[in-house]
Amino acid sequence: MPRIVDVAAAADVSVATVSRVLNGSAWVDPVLTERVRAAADRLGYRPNGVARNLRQRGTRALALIITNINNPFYTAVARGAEDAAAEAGYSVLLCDTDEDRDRQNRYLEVSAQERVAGVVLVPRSEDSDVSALIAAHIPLVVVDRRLDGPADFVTAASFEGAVAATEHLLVEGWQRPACLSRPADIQTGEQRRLGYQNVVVQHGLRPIIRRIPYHAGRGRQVIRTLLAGDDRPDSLITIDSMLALDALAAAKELELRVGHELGIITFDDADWTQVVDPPLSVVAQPAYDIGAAAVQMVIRRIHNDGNEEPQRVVMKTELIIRGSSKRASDA
Amino acid sequence: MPRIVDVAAAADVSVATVSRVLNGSAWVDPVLTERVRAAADRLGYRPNGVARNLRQRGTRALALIITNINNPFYTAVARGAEDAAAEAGYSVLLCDTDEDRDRQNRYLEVSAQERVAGVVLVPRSEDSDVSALIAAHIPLVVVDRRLDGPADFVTAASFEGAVAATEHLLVEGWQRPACLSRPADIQTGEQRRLGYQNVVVQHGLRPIIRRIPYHAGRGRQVIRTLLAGDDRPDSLITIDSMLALDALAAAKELELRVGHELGIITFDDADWTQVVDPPLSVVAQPAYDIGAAAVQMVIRRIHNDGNEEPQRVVMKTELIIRGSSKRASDA
DNA sequence: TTGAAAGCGCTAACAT
DNA sequence: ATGTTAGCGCTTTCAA
Repeated sequence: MPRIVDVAAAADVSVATVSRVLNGSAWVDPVLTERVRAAADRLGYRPNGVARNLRQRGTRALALIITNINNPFYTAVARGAEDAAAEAGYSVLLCDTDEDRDRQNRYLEVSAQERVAGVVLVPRSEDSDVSALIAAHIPLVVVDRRLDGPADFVTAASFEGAVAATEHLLVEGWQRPACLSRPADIQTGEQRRLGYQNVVVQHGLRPIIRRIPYHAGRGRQVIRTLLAGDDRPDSLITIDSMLALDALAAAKELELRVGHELGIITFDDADWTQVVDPPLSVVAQPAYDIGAAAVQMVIRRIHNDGNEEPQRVVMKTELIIRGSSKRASDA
Repeated sequence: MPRIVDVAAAADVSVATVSRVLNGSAWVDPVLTERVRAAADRLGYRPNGVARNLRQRGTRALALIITNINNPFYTAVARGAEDAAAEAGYSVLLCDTDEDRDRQNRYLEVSAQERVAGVVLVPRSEDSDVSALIAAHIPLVVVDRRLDGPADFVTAASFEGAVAATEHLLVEGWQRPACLSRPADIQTGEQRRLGYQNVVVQHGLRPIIRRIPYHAGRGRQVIRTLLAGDDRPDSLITIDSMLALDALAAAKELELRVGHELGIITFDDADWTQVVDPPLSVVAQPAYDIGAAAVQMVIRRIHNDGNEEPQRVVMKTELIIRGSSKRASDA
């Protein structure tokens, strides 16, 4: 690999001139400029980014740490983040923790060591260890779930979304809605469960809640048991689209007709929701915008290396009513 | 941020000793070791990875460049890659090109400049510019689609998978299968189209092919036009799960009952395929294994900085017959 | 076993 | 406008 000195020698100029030409960081005589360009081309010179990062004390990369790359919500967040970052001249390094605490903390540690310019994090749980970032003064924006300490935060209005969804279920005439959530340390899940619970209690009904761990096809089994039980619910609100998938599968196994014997509404408008029968009602989150906003916030912090108050952005959800939550008269 | 000299000063040893302790790279007196550990802890020292990478002339990171993070096939590849990399002590940087040539080439350039240890690439097209990698002697493994030059390559047997799927359609009694593919520069798509075409021609039928660009909900519209046309096909083989989604949507709009007026089989066993009605028949690719194998290959190259022949790994697909490709008698 | 010092490849401050 | 050189923070040879 040729280095900058090789180019300088070939073009018969100093390394400083080569640097200036290649970065456009100062005016250089057109003749020399041309010589440098030609020499660099001829040698197939590629600047060593690592050396540059060291000298400049920093990179132009952001880390985006998500918990599950299979969850369409997070891939949409990633797209938004990616686009916003590209616009500002940053690259994003996407990391998938798979809801694994160790893996997450390793990524945080590596992000700090590699001196990324900023981090956008979907924390696995409240007690995630971001001390490495703090020590390295790396700006952090938390997405979707809260964190213990103070930090910029962007999310969708989970509680309100769940309230709207649950009320919709009741208005449609469903009598016993249940909520399928995730382990209690998943912040957004808890918010949604709470929204559901509030409405249900307000209407004098008993909440029915199941918390389903990630991984393992256990979801379907738990749901089947629930739906086959003695005082089974007649409708379901699921807090993410993967649970909706499990619910649909369970309903199929039990031959419960959605929209008749069972109502379903879920968070997240995955791309398959409209091809199932009946189409799935959803609480849509503005995932792309959330990702974009998070990146914009982190970039602002980078530039202001700011000591302003932590910001909180809460985005609206949208209730999209399709067939699955309606109650056909023959039920 | 404390540097290694600060730790050395605090522990009253040399920087070399600190380095040796923190990396376990040589035997150090237990007393000094303890002093160094304590000092590092107290100062909250984080080694600067950028400096280390520069000195060591290389990183422990792999770039995985995919074309669409919304395609479940690639996210499964990513999981396999991630796990295999973690096992070998490497991190993977996931990059999504969104089928955009410029974006892809930017990622390749950045990967080269940042001196990643290796690259796993799903090329947008055959003429992708990997010269930067070659110049930097960075090992490359190509996944899913071919590349012009010689390079390690791992993929699934697309042609054979399409042959099996098409033959299955004919055996089921469908008379006029069509193939929904992607633009002609998408290698795997072409292989699948070819497999389909071979079988169809062999049976004296006229191939019906539509190439549908990524992006834009155009897919559904094209398919609807096809299915509403005069000599419409009676069955469909789609080369990825997103096209299957479009096909299902189009069928719904036209009120064609899948398994009766329309047969469908698709590549890729996305997680929603079993909750649609009837469940979707698929040609499953071993996506996770492909990702894992690709990473293992690239790591081998890294260690052997090898000049062995380029390898080609072709993995078997699996034909999974569910309801959508069967032909109910009343059709 | 430990320390001193060179050097990874670049940018930027300083000198000309 | 261009060149010389220090130094980013670390690892690793070399010397003691």
